[in-house]
Amino acid sequence: MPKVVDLDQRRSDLADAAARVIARQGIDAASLRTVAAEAGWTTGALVPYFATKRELLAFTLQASLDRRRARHADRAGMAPDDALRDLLVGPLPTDPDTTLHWTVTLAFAAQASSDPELAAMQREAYLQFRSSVIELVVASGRAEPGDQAAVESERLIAAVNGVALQALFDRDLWTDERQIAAVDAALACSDSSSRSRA
Amino acid sequence: MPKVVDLDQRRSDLADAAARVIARQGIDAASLRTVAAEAGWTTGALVPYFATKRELLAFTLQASLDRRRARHADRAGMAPDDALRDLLVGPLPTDPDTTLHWTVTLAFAAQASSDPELAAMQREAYLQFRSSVIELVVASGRAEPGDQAAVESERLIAAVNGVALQALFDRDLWTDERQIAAVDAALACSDSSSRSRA
Amino acid sequence: MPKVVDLDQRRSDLADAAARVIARQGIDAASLRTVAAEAGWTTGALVPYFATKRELLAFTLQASLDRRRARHADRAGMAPDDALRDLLVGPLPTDPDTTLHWTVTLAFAAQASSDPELAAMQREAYLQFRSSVIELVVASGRAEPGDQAAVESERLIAAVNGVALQALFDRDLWTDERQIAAVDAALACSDSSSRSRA
Amino acid sequence: MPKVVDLDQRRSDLADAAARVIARQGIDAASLRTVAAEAGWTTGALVPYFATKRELLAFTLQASLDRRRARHADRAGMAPDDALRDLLVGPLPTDPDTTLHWTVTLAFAAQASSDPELAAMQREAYLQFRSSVIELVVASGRAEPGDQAAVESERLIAAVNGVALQALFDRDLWTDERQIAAVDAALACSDSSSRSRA
DNA sequence: TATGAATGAGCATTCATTCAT
DNA sequence: AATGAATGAATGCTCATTCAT
Repeated sequence: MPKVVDLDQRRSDLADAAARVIARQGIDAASLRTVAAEAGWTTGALVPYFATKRELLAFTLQASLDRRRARHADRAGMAPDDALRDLLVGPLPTDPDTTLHWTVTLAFAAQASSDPELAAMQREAYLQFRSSVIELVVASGRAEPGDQAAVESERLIAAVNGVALQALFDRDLWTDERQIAAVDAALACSDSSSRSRA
Repeated sequence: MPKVVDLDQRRSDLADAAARVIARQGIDAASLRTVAAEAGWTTGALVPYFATKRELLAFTLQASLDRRRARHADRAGMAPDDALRDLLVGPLPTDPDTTLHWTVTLAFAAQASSDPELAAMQREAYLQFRSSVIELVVASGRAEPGDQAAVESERLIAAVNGVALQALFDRDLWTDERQIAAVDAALACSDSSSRSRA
Repeated sequence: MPKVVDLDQRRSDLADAAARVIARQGIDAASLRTVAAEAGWTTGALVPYFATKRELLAFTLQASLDRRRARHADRAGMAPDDALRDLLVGPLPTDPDTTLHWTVTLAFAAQASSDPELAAMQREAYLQFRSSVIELVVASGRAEPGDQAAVESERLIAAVNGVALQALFDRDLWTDERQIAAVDAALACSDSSSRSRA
Repeated sequence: MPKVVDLDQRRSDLADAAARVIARQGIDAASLRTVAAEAGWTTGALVPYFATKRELLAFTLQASLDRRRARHADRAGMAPDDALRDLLVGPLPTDPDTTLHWTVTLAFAAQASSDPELAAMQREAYLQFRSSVIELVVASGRAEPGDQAAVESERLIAAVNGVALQALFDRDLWTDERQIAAVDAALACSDSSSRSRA
C-alpha cells in the first residue's frame, strides 16, 4: 500500500515555505534547495509536486493571493460600510501575516513585469478584489453603479496599495495607526463628497 | 595619452542599458553579460565603471530616481494647485519613459526588501518627494503645516503609487485618462473636504 | 534510496586527483574544473564533498601529510638506529609516490606563506615528525633528552628536507643513492661525534 | 630627444616590486596590475620591459638568485673556514632581505615543478653555489677534491636549505641563533669526522 | 515516494594581453 | 614612453534539473 500523500496539502506546505523564504531573504534566495530545506525536505522531493521552479513560484503567488481573499471572505452579516472598511483595511501590512503577503506580492510583481503568466494572475486577483469593492461601494451608497463606482473603487484600492507599498519600506513612519488613518482618510473622502450630495 | 572617456557619461549609458534590460526581461535577467551586450560592450568593459554588480544596480536605481526628480523640477512659476497636480500626475506610467521608471522602481523595490542599501535609497527618495508634496499641499491651502499636511500628502502619494502599481499590470484597464482621473479624484478629495471648510 | 557513496573514499579520490594535477602541472593549474576532470567528474560534482576550493586544497595537503606518516608508521620491532634511518630515508623522493608527496608539499609550502591555515597544517606535521625523530635520537643514544636531542633532530630533518628539495629539481644529479648517501652522512655525524664520546 | 630610460634599471625595479608583492601576499597575488602598482606604474607600462607575465616572473627569480650571490661574493681575503661559514650562514632567512629571497625562491620552486625554464634556472644557480662550496670545502681541508668533496658540500647545502625551509614556517621556533647553530652543527660534523682523521 | 549525487549551464569577477591614444 | 580602456578567456561557485537508487 503506497503512502497516501495529499498532493494539495503538500503543495501548500511548499508554497508556504517558499513564501517564508522570500519574505525573509528575498526572492533571489528562494532556490529550490532553500525552499525544500525550509519545508524540511530535500531538493528532489519537490519534483513530484512542482515540475519546475516556475511552477512552484506561480503556485506560491496564487496561494498568497488566495489566502488574502480567504482571510476576509466572511463579511456576510456586516453593514456595507463596515464591510468595505474591513475589506480595505484588512490587507494592510500591519501584522506578520499580511506583511508576508505584501512582501511576496511585491517580489512577484517585479517578476511579473517580464512574465505574462504571473502578470495575468495579478490582474485576475485585482479584478476580483475590485468587483468586491465595487459591490460594497454601491451597496453603501458611495457611488452609482457603473463607471462612477468603478472609479471610486479604483481610487480606494489605489490608496490601500499605495499605503501598503510605502509601509513595506518604512515601518517606522508607517505605524499601524497611520496606515489605517490613511485608508480612513480615503474612505472619508467619498463619505463627504459623493454621499453628502445624496 | 590614453583614450579619453567621460566616466559619468559612460556610467549613465550603462545604467540606461541596465534599466532597459530590467524593464524588458526583469531584474533577474540583468546579468553583467546582458547589460554589457545591451550597451554594446563585453563583460569586462564594465569593470572600470562599476567594480561590482551591486554598484551597477545601485547606480541604475539612483539614476532612475534622479531622472524622475529632474523631469519635473521646473515648477517655479506655476500656481501651487497646478504645481501639485503636475508633481503627482507627472510620474504616472503613461509613456515609455515613465513606464520604464516604474518598472525599474518596482524591480528594485522587490530587491530592497532584502537589501538595506537599496531600501535606504528608496526611503530617501520617498522622503524628498514627500517634502515637495507637503510644501505644495500647504501652499495650496489644502492642509495646515504639520501633521495634517503630512497625512494629506501621504494620502496623495499613496494614490499615485497605488495607481501606478496597478497600471503596470493592466494597461488596458488603466488608460492614461483613467490613471489621471484616479489621481484627480484623490486631489478633489482635499479640495472638497479640507478646503471647503475654509 | 539514493545512490550510496562513501564520502571519505570520494574525498580521497578527489584529493588524489588534485595531487596528480598539482604534481603534473603545478598548483595554479589545479582549478576545480581540472581536478574534477582528472577524477573523471564535472565541476559541480565536487561540491557535495568540498564546499570550496580551499577545502579541497587543505584536504589534499592533509592527505599527503597523512600518507607520508602512514607509510612509515610500522617501526615497532626495529632497533632505534634502524628505525631512525628508516624514518629519515623513507620520505626521500626516490619513487613516484614520494616524489608526488614532495611536489605537493612544496606547492603548498609556497601557498602557505600567504595562508595561515595551510601554514598551521605544515607546522603541525613538522612538529609531529620532529617528536618522532627526537624519540629515536634519544633511544639510539645519539643525544641526551632535552635541547640537545631537539637540536640534533632538527639538524637531521633539515638534512632530509634539504636533500629532498634539491632532488626535486635535479633528479639526474640526485640519484636515489646520492640522496640516501647525503642523509647517511648526516646520520654518521652524530654517530661519530656524540656517540664516540660515550 | 626621447626620454632616456635605463632598460635594465627599470626591469630591476619591476622585479623588486614583484618580489615584494610575492613575499607579502603570495605569488597568486602577483598580478601585473598589482606589481605595476607596487612599482608606481600602470599595467601597460610593463609591456616595453616584459612582454609577458612569464618573462617578468622569470626575471624576478633570476634577480633574486643574482642578488643572493652578489650579497656574499666578497670573501677574497678570508680564511677558507671563515669564508665557508659565511657562504653557508649568510643566506639564512634571518633578516627581511634574506627572508624575501627565500619566500620568492620557495614560490618559484613550487612553480618550477611544472615549468622547465624556471627549473633550469634553479638548477643552474644551485650548481654555481655548489661549486663555490666545494672549492671552500677543499680549501679548508674538509674533504678531498672529487666525489668526497661533492658529497660533503651537498650535505652542507642540504643543511642550509633544510633549515631555511623550516625557518620560513616557524620563526618562533627557528630563531636566528637556532638557525645558525644548526648550520654550525653541520659544519662541526666535517670538522670532527673528516678532518680529525687528517 | 523520496533521496541526494551528478550534470552542465550560468553567474560575477579577475586578469593577461592588446592597442588606440 | 606610457596610459588605461577594452577584450575575452578563465576562475570559483551556484543552481535548476535529471535520474539511479
